[in-house]
Amino acid sequence: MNASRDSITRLSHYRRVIFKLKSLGFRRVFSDNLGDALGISSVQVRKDFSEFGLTGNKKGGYQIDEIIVDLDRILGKDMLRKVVVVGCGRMGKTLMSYSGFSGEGIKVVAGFDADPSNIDPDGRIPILDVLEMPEYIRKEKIQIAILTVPEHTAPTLLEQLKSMGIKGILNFAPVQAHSTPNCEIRNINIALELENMFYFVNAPE
Amino acid sequence: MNASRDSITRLSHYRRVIFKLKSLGFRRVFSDNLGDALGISSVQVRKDFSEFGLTGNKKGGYQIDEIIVDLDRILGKDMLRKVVVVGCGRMGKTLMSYSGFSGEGIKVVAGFDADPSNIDPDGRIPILDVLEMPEYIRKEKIQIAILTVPEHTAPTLLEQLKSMGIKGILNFAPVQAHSTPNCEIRNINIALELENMFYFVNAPE
DNA sequence: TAGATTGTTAATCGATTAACAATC
DNA sequence: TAGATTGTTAATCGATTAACAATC
Repeated sequence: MNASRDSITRLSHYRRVIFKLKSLGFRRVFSDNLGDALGISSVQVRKDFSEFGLTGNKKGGYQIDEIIVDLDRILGKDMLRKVVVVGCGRMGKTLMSYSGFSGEGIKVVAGFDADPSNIDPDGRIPILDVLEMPEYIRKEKIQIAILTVPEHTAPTLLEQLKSMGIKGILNFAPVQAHSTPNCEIRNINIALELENMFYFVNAPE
Repeated sequence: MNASRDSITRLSHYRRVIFKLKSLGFRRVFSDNLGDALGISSVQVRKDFSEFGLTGNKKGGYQIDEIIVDLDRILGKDMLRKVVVVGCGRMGKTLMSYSGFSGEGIKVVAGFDADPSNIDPDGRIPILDVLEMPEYIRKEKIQIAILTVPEHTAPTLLEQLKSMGIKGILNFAPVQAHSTPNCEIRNINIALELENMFYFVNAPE
């Protein structure tokens, strides 16, 4: 299957909306509803569902319970979802205690830091010395890391994480990292998003 | 000019890389260099520059000093870059003290919160009651807000911000908000990014 | 049946890439 | 000059949208 990043992202959004509808007592949902909720067309919704083999009824829309089961299977909801946080400064600690993860079955299992005064192996989520990271990642079979380190240490750590077999990195450091076949990297650059927004807000159009 | 969001994002990246080169003593840069740095083709770089009227020399690449001046003009570096943070929980406070903004000339000038125990009008960056927000935004001519509130209060605040004349919202709440002609919205959904990454990391390909 | 909705095929659109001319 | 590089025009590609057939 050759799913694009965008279509997978939409799948996650569908899932979130459908869950909400289910909690409101809905049993069925139409492509029109989902399109409205995501701000896209209903054709796009049907195309996405079709691509992943999610089927509905010609008249009655899509069965919510069925779709949720299918989406969970596609998105791999039943799998191991452990992540580590690399760099336990302010942002790192914020993400370690971020409440939004649990709803998605994501669990931060450890943080790593190079500063000895930051280390706290007995915390609710342990913060360990970055030197212990290779062994930890191997032992615990960690696939995904969140990188929240200062700019100047980011390139080194990106390399190290890749060499440790990490398969995905959510990078908050203000350096542009590139995905490789073995490691998917997503860059979140908050300052750049804002800068970008200032442009659009003031653009002559 | 009909610049896409993506091309503007690339412009910001070019700027960052070129600044770095300048600090290393470089005077000129080639489209090949920039392409490598961003992980894109050199043709794309030249196309982007061409679109915004940035010119180089047939043999000698692009003059760094000239390009920086042009990029700053295009990206509006000289303008007012004040933002407010709406919702001063953990993530809100982290962003209020985020060090990555100053380099881009972005300044968080105030935070707003509904919880009285969170309010601190005399802090380095004041945290005010959310009731004072409409007046503050009007007086200070705030265009852009960062939204870091819980899911259930997000829809209301999104509406309020729009009605107060806010032109851009960087939304960290886990709801999908849609841009309107008067208000550009960027959603940053960290849990969803991770979920997405888990898919790609484990996808059969 | 008529109307509403899914699902697919074809058309469109925009962005990227290829090809190449211009020229330093 | 020859080689390297910019800048533009044409081709390609992928994603979205339109059109419409199928059917509940």
